Amino acid sequence: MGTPSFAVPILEALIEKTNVVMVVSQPDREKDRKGNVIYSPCKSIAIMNNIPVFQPLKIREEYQTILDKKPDIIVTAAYGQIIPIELLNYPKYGCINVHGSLLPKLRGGAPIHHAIMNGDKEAGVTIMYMDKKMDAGDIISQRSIEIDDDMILDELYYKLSLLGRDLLMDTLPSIIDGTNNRIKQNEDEVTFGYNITKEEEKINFNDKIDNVYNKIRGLSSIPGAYAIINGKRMKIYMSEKTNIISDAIPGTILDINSDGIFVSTNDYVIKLTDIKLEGKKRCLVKDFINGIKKEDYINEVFE
RNA sequence: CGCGGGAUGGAGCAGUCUGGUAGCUCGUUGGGCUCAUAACCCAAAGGCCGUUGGUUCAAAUCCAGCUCCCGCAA
Repeated sequence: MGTPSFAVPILEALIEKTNVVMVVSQPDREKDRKGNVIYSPCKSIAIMNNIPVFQPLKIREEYQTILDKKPDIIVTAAYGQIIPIELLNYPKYGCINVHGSLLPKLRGGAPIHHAIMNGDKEAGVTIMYMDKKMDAGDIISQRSIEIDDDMILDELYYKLSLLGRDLLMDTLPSIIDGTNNRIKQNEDEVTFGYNITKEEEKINFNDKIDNVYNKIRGLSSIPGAYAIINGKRMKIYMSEKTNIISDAIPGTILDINSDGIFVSTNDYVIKLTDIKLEGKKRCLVKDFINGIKKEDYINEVFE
């Protein structure tokens, strides 16, 4: 059971090594502007492999279809709904989850984004038994990875999905033969990384440069951090920290040149280098400045 | 038929309202200056203005259809 690209390597490995009887994915959210439905990455993989796909609106009520398949084990990865107890109790090998954090840290739907946004130095994946409470079940195995200071979400997301696949493949045999670990989570150490809201995607320049910088890379490239300038939304994908100090109002554009857009924060000046203006394509500031009048931007303030 | 923005040399844009010689900032190539340079000066190459049809003496520009890209909303 899974939905986004995080689950794809995991699903592919399972298809190769085991007998996947059904793929459960979130309902098709009508995506593009034309109204063409876009399948979730997991659904696409399932269709390619001729595996039945089930997309309950509310799995809490529509789980019977899954029971009918008589699964020996249920594996979830970024599925997106709470699994009802009736399902959790059914498979003889249990229901396990591949989670993108080192539990009990960062329970919730967006652990990877939050790991970077928090400025964490370490991330990881956890294989765990599922529990009624989200991401609260017993830990079976974990594997960690270092977060470089310049790593962006896309990179960490991809690495963790591969790490999750590898760890699952290594752990699965012990789950089948019952020799696996089963470690209770330390409730005192629990933190959360809930799904990102629109408000969280907005950059608050009245903040320390580290937090601004971490937010930009923690949300890059999807959904992307943004700020409003001259009444237009600008998404910001890449930035660099400087050690320049400015006493200008946080969010002020101090200068624009081929190096980037220099913006004041609460402490140091941050340099934005890779952006997308509303209605435009993503481009480097180096290219962006060729088509603008600098006077329209310099000394303007991001809202 | 959810709302809106966009498509113009390799890149980012102006020009479209008010039809009449294809423009700007970069990049590329060649030359010059310099101890030197990503700096400066000179020159050149490179466009069927997204696509199809219509109006017109004349369409990047006006009208209609289509394709693709982007933001929002879901």
